[in-house]
Amino acid sequence: MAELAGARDGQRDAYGFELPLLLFAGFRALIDQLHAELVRQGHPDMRPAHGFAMQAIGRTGVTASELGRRLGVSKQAAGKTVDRLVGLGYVERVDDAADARRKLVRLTPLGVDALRRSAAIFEDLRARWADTLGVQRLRDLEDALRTAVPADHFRLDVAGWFGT
Amino acid sequence: MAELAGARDGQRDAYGFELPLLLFAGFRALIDQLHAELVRQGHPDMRPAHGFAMQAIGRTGVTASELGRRLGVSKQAAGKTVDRLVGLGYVERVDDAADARRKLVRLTPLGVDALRRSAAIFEDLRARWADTLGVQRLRDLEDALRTAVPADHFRLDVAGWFGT
DNA sequence: TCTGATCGTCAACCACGTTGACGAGTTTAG
DNA sequence: CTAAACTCGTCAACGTGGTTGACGATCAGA
Repeated sequence: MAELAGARDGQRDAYGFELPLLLFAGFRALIDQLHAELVRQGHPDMRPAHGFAMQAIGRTGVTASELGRRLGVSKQAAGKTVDRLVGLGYVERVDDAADARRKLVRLTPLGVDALRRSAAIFEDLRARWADTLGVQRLRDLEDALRTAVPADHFRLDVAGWFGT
Repeated sequence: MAELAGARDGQRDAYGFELPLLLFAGFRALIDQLHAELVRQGHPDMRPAHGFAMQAIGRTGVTASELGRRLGVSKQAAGKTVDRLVGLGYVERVDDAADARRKLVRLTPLGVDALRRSAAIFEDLRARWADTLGVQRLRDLEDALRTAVPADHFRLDVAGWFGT
């Protein structure tokens, strides 16, 4: 099955893998459902990395270097992500009048729309979890994660944990 | 900061992103710490995908096609992962006497060692979470995730949620 | 025995990350 | 005020992990 060997049965040796797998599966379930819905809402080409990057860009815009810092990746990697977002029409690059080196990356109206929809869909999915788990259990889950996860792991280097 | 914009503050619009981010950050924290420890224990070249793939290969071994199925990726992608694992000495390919098309992918002793250590380290990290959260809260967290996550999202397509 | 499925692999491609280098522009020190 | 130091964006080369399509070899069933 698609079910990971040993992930959900009692198989010894694999036991330790369950907690990370549960966390990843939860993340993945949300992401998959988000994008299924985004396709329906007119954003078929958006990828998981895009939403997080655009969220890091924010309403005011950032430079590519700053984006890299926020995402925990190199400025070159951030630059490539911006290239793709520009290609999709989600962001634009504007020259900075005050500093000729810099180029401000700003959300386009289409980008703002995608971001707004993503947040709304995520809230919807969270509500579905609340239905399944109960409001209190969901809140406990979030509290527990906030407690357990060191702050320096809140990075968006979303594929980077593969990287060199 | 490396902290994701809006991830942990009250910033509106970004609110919906918190739950997925918490899950991913938890996953990532475990993976990062696992690999930091694996480096210390003599497995500096192991990458996150390797442990999951080897876990899917298991003690008995599998074919590349079957590995792809277990991981939720194409047989070609599974084949490439096997190539890398072979290169690192973690697995070997053996001809199947009963079926000349097939090549069994089996863990080498080094691979078994890496897998055993990974499981042990994960259990250790889980124990650390238990210290922080309390045994019951950790159990609740796991139970909640098991409840909330649909079974078909237990896939190891670990980078695949980027993929086309 | 022929037909159809499956196995592994090759080739081309894409997304996302890395490091190193570099010209251009800005800031800071002397 | 100039020289050194830093920062910005970009180019190039490369690695990892994924995709699809194709193809020869092998196996299983009518």
